[in-house]
Amino acid sequence: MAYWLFKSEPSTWSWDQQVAKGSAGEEWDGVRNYQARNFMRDMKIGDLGFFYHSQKEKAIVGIIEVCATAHPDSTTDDERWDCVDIRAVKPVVHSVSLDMIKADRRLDGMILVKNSRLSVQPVQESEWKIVCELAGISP
DNA sequence: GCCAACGTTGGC
DNA sequence: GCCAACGTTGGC
Repeated sequence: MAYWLFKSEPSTWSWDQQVAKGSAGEEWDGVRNYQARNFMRDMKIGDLGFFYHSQKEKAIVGIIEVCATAHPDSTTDDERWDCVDIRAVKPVVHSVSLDMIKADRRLDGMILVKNSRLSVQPVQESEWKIVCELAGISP
Protein backbone atom coordinates (compact mmCIF):
# COMPACT_ATOMS: atom_id res chain seq x y z
CA MET A 1 0.00 0.00 0.00
CA ALA A 2 1.40 3.33 -1.05
CA TYR A 3 0.24 6.88 -0.49
CA TRP A 4 0.05 9.73 -2.99
CA LEU A 5 -1.06 13.30 -3.47
CA PHE A 6 -3.07 14.54 -6.47
CA LYS A 7 -3.15 18.22 -7.16
CA SER A 8 -5.83 20.01 -9.16
CA GLU A 9 -7.01 23.51 -9.83
CA PRO A 10 -10.59 23.48 -8.57
CA SER A 11 -11.69 25.51 -11.60
CA THR A 12 -10.49 22.67 -13.81
CA TRP A 13 -11.40 19.62 -11.73
CA SER A 14 -12.69 19.97 -8.18
CA TRP A 15 -13.27 17.66 -5.26
CA ASP A 16 -17.03 18.10 -5.74
CA GLN A 17 -16.75 16.92 -9.32
CA GLN A 18 -14.68 13.97 -8.16
CA VAL A 19 -17.31 13.06 -5.53
CA ALA A 20 -20.05 13.33 -8.17
CA LYS A 21 -18.35 10.55 -10.14
CA GLY A 22 -19.04 8.18 -7.26
CA SER A 23 -17.47 4.78 -6.83
CA ALA A 24 -16.85 4.38 -10.56
CA GLY A 25 -14.26 7.13 -10.30
CA GLU A 26 -12.73 9.06 -13.14
CA GLU A 27 -9.44 9.05 -14.97
CA TRP A 28 -6.82 11.51 -13.81
CA ASP A 29 -6.06 12.72 -17.29
CA GLY A 30 -4.21 15.67 -18.67
CA VAL A 31 -0.91 15.01 -16.95
CA ARG A 32 1.94 15.90 -19.33
CA ASN A 33 4.87 15.48 -17.04
CA TYR A 34 7.12 12.42 -17.02
CA GLN A 35 7.74 12.36 -13.29
CA ALA A 36 4.03 12.53 -12.52
CA ARG A 37 3.29 9.89 -15.15
CA ASN A 38 5.91 7.56 -13.75
CA PHE A 39 4.38 7.82 -10.31
CA MET A 40 0.99 6.92 -11.75
CA ARG A 41 2.51 3.89 -13.43
CA ASP A 42 3.71 2.77 -10.01
CA MET A 43 0.25 2.97 -8.46
CA LYS A 44 -1.77 -0.07 -7.50
CA ILE A 45 -5.47 -0.63 -6.96
CA GLY A 46 -6.38 0.39 -3.43
CA ASP A 47 -3.54 2.89 -2.98
CA LEU A 48 -4.78 5.99 -1.18
CA GLY A 49 -4.15 9.63 -1.96
CA PHE A 50 -4.84 13.15 -0.82
CA PHE A 51 -6.85 15.40 -3.12
CA TYR A 52 -5.30 18.87 -3.07
CA HIS A 53 -6.80 22.09 -4.40
CA SER A 54 -4.10 24.38 -5.77
CA GLN A 55 -4.22 28.11 -6.52
CA LYS A 56 -6.53 30.12 -4.29
CA GLU A 57 -7.47 27.41 -1.83
CA LYS A 58 -4.15 25.57 -1.38
CA ALA A 59 -5.46 22.81 0.85
CA ILE A 60 -6.01 19.09 1.08
CA VAL A 61 -9.76 18.57 0.90
CA GLY A 62 -10.35 14.85 0.54
CA ILE A 63 -9.13 11.28 0.34
CA ILE A 64 -9.16 9.28 -2.88
CA GLU A 65 -8.42 5.70 -3.82
CA VAL A 66 -6.81 4.36 -6.97
CA CYS A 67 -9.45 2.23 -8.73
CA ALA A 68 -7.72 1.51 -12.05
CA THR A 69 -4.02 1.16 -12.75
CA ALA A 70 -2.22 3.15 -15.44
CA HIS A 71 -3.74 3.07 -18.92
CA PRO A 72 -3.54 5.40 -21.96
CA ASP A 73 -4.83 8.90 -21.31
CA SER A 74 -8.04 9.23 -23.33
CA THR A 75 -7.53 12.95 -23.87
CA THR A 76 -4.56 12.44 -26.21
CA ASP A 77 -3.42 10.16 -29.00
CA ASP A 78 0.13 10.60 -27.82
CA GLU A 79 1.01 7.20 -26.47
CA ARG A 80 3.56 8.58 -24.04
CA TRP A 81 0.85 9.65 -21.62
CA ASP A 82 -0.82 7.25 -19.21
CA CYS A 83 -3.07 7.90 -16.26
CA VAL A 84 -4.86 6.06 -13.47
CA ASP A 85 -8.49 6.25 -12.36
CA ILE A 86 -9.31 7.50 -8.88
CA ARG A 87 -12.48 7.68 -6.83
CA ALA A 88 -13.43 9.79 -3.83
CA VAL A 89 -13.29 7.90 -0.52
CA LYS A 90 -14.23 10.59 1.97
CA PRO A 91 -13.85 14.29 2.59
CA VAL A 92 -11.56 15.58 5.33
CA VAL A 93 -13.11 16.90 8.53
CA HIS A 94 -10.77 19.90 8.52
CA SER A 95 -9.07 20.92 5.30
CA VAL A 96 -5.30 20.95 5.68
CA SER A 97 -3.85 24.11 4.22
CA LEU A 98 -0.43 24.53 2.70
CA ASP A 99 0.32 26.97 5.52
CA MET A 100 -0.43 24.30 8.11
CA ILE A 101 1.78 21.82 6.31
CA LYS A 102 4.61 24.34 6.08
CA ALA A 103 4.23 25.21 9.75
CA ASP A 104 4.65 21.59 10.86
CA ARG A 105 8.33 20.71 11.15
CA ARG A 106 7.52 17.02 10.77
CA LEU A 107 6.28 17.72 7.24
CA ASP A 108 9.35 19.62 6.04
CA GLY A 109 10.22 16.78 3.69
CA MET A 110 6.95 16.74 1.78
CA ILE A 111 7.31 17.18 -1.96
CA LEU A 112 4.35 19.56 -1.83
CA VAL A 113 6.61 21.95 0.09
CA LYS A 114 9.82 21.25 -1.79
CA ASN A 115 8.55 20.98 -5.36
CA SER A 116 5.27 22.80 -5.57
CA ARG A 117 4.89 22.23 -9.29
CA LEU A 118 4.71 18.44 -9.33
CA SER A 119 1.04 17.56 -9.74
CA VAL A 120 1.19 13.88 -8.77
CA GLN A 121 3.54 12.94 -5.99
CA PRO A 122 4.27 10.20 -3.44
CA VAL A 123 3.58 10.73 0.27
CA GLN A 124 5.52 8.92 3.01
CA GLU A 125 3.51 6.78 5.41
CA SER A 126 4.65 8.96 8.32
CA GLU A 127 3.53 12.08 6.45
CA TRP A 128 0.21 10.43 5.62
CA LYS A 129 -0.49 9.80 9.29
CA ILE A 130 0.40 13.32 10.37
CA VAL A 131 -1.73 14.95 7.68
CA CYS A 132 -4.67 12.66 8.52
CA GLU A 133 -4.29 13.76 12.13
CA LEU A 134 -4.41 17.42 11.06
CA ALA A 135 -7.41 16.63 8.86
CA GLY A 136 -9.31 15.10 11.75
CA ILE A 137 -9.66 11.68 10.14
CA SER A 138 -8.27 8.22 10.81
CA PRO A 139 -5.41 7.15 8.52
C1' DG B 1 -1.14 39.91 -12.08
C1' DC B 2 3.59 38.92 -11.33
C1' DC B 3 7.41 36.16 -11.16
C1' DA B 4 10.35 32.20 -9.72
C1' DA B 5 11.02 27.52 -10.56
C1' DC B 6 10.95 24.05 -13.44
C1' DG B 7 10.32 21.17 -17.66
C1' DT B 8 10.43 20.80 -22.59
C1' DT B 9 11.83 21.96 -27.17
C1' DG B 10 14.78 22.73 -30.87
C1' DG B 11 18.92 24.66 -33.03
C1' DC B 12 23.59 23.97 -33.20
C1' DG C 1 24.57 16.19 -26.18
C1' DC C 2 24.38 20.97 -24.71
C1' DC C 3 22.05 24.99 -23.75
C1' DA C 4 19.15 29.03 -24.81
C1' DA C 5 14.51 30.08 -25.45
C1' DC C 6 10.13 29.34 -24.37
C1' DG C 7 5.86 27.71 -21.96
C1' DT C 8 3.49 26.32 -17.82
C1' DT C 9 2.53 25.97 -13.03
C1' DG C 10 1.41 27.67 -8.73
C1' DG C 11 2.50 30.49 -4.69
C1' DC C 12 2.50 35.10 -3.37
